[in-house]
Amino acid sequence: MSQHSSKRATLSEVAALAGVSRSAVSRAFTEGASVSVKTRSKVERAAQELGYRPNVLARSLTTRKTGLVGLVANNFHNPIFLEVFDLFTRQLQTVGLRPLIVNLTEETDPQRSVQLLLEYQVDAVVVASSTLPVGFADSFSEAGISVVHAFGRPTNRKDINVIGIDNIEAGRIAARRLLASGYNDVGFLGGPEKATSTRDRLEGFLDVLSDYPKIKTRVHFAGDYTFEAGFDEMASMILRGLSQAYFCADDVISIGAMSALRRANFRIPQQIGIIGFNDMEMAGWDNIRLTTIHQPLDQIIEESVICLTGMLTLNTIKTYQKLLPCHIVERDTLPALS
Amino acid sequence: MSQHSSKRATLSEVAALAGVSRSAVSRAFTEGASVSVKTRSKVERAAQELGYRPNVLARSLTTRKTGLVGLVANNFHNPIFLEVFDLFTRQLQTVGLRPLIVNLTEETDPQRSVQLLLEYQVDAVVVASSTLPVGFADSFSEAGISVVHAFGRPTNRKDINVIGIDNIEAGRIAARRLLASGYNDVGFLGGPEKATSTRDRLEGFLDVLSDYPKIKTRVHFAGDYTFEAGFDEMASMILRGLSQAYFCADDVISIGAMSALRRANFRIPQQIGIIGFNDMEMAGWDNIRLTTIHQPLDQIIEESVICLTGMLTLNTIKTYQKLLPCHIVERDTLPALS
DNA sequence: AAGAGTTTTGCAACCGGTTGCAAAATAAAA
DNA sequence: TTTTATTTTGCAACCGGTTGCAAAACTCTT
Repeated sequence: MSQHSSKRATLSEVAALAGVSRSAVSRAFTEGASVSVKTRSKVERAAQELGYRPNVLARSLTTRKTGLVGLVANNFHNPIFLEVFDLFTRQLQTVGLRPLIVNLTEETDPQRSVQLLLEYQVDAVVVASSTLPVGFADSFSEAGISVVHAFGRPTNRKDINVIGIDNIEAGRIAARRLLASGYNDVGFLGGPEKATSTRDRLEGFLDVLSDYPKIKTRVHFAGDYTFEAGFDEMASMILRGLSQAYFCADDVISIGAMSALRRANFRIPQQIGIIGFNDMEMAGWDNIRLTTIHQPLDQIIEESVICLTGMLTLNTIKTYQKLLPCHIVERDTLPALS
Repeated sequence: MSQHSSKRATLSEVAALAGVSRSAVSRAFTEGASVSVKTRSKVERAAQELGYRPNVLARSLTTRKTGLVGLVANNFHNPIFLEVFDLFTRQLQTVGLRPLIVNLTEETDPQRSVQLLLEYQVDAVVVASSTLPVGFADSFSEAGISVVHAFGRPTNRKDINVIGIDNIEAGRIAARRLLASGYNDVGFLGGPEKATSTRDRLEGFLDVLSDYPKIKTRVHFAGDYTFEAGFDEMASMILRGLSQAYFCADDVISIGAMSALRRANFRIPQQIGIIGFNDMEMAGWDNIRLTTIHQPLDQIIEESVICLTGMLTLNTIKTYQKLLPCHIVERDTLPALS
């Protein structure tokens, strides 16, 4: 058994106790190395005795693999990210990688993160955000770190892997759904105006509606992916005149907007229709029942990790840019279709 | 400027380019080391040129400080944890520490995590959870890793630091608040029955009520900290008979429970009162307005990090066990007082 | 200009592992 | 049993840094 003071046991100590060379110990802890069962068991016994665990960091010096993966994100206020986060940490754990979190506070200058992740010799980084400036992920690649941008937007750089959704198509899906309900005055309530995801969804939305010139279209932006932003923006829209239905670029924004509408005694969906985006857990709660566009989180993350391990094991670097399809989840905030 | 292939530059290369010894380079990157401004600038120029960043992991071999801190948690489904997580990563970043996340999936056997964190030579670990088995944090300490248990329960082990809230007192606060509204039949709707936090809050709750034998008290447990668990448990309570007001051990559970009540056409707070726990962001949303007990998240986390850095810098290990006070945030799910 | 005091420098050993290579030990073949 | 092929072992060098120590290079006095 193992009980000891704070000093952690080292390879040499184990070697001494087991009466073998240091290399023998090293090999005993290396999958598929050349060791006889006899010495291996001697080593194991000694290691057990001392509570020895190999120092991964020292090992990384020679193997050049740390098992660390930078996980860079900036959306620590949207509950959807907890789901993202749960999935990422789990997936990475199962393939033996450890997430090293970088919480981008305010400043979206990538250089600081790049330095940090270089210092820690991460094997790769995954940037998980749809709201970073265009080209953010590039900095990592330029510093020689392989990168996969989850929830990103395709780019023509061959060195950036992107796994995300087709936001433009998502915008089209929303527009078509509103058309199918027969509305002739529809609104777009986006997230931050400069976020690529917002811009892409708007592009798709308008793309479809441009074929229907007699349908009135209004465009608004909530400054933030928060309840308050949705509430406030909708409150001001209520005063300035409403469309019949809105595509909100995020579920939390939708919930804020609906709250403002209900507060002003509008009935949803009878008077105003709402379709959200993300399909976060909360959207299905009995008191919300938001009709929304489902983003395949688990697939995105699964694919991201596959892409990652692919890059790390076989070094045949085949760039990966994959957009997964979204679909509508019908609930109670748009009138049912026939 | 810096532009280079994937190979990262090393200390020796910088030394060669700058025309100085390796030690000089090392010292140039060490705060307060003995280097002349002349050589330091030579080194800096060369480093810049090569895009060099010191390898923290190699450094850690001799300094015995990795800057890594294990962040062990199991509550990746409660939105409150996103706030916890945001605060922790930020706080740690500001003191130059990097969180290494361990997502406890299912199995709460600590041994696996202990091994992992030993392998990565973390400087310390913070366990952030109020629902782990008693003694969970002990394993880390026994393996020689300093540990602070955030949201934990005090223990008489002198080697475990605890920063949390007084759950027993919180239970009392809730009970007193319900008494103040004049209810004579009150309920407790806890989280998982075996969680220490649930047990402690129940203890405090019953402690107060035991002085009022004529007040009827019912106790129930939601299996989980989820909307569904709250909804389902309340649904079954509706059939079996309701108290006049409930203390729910978590805001998400409260929201689920309220949703079930509203679904059954009960009016809150006129017919049924609810007081929650946590005061998560959502509790303040206009469509929820949950009266709840505020847990001082930011203080808990700030203190945890202070405790952490304290242990790491001055090695004068003074154990820290601190319970911070909670207070009620009055909103709209209990009748206003006088 | 020489001597004393201070600062800066490089050497070499070390941190905890891995790994190529040749020698030692074992197994298989003759 | 000897020879040959195969497996197992230890040596020593290396991964990318840090640091104690003595020598070298500067100051500043006198």
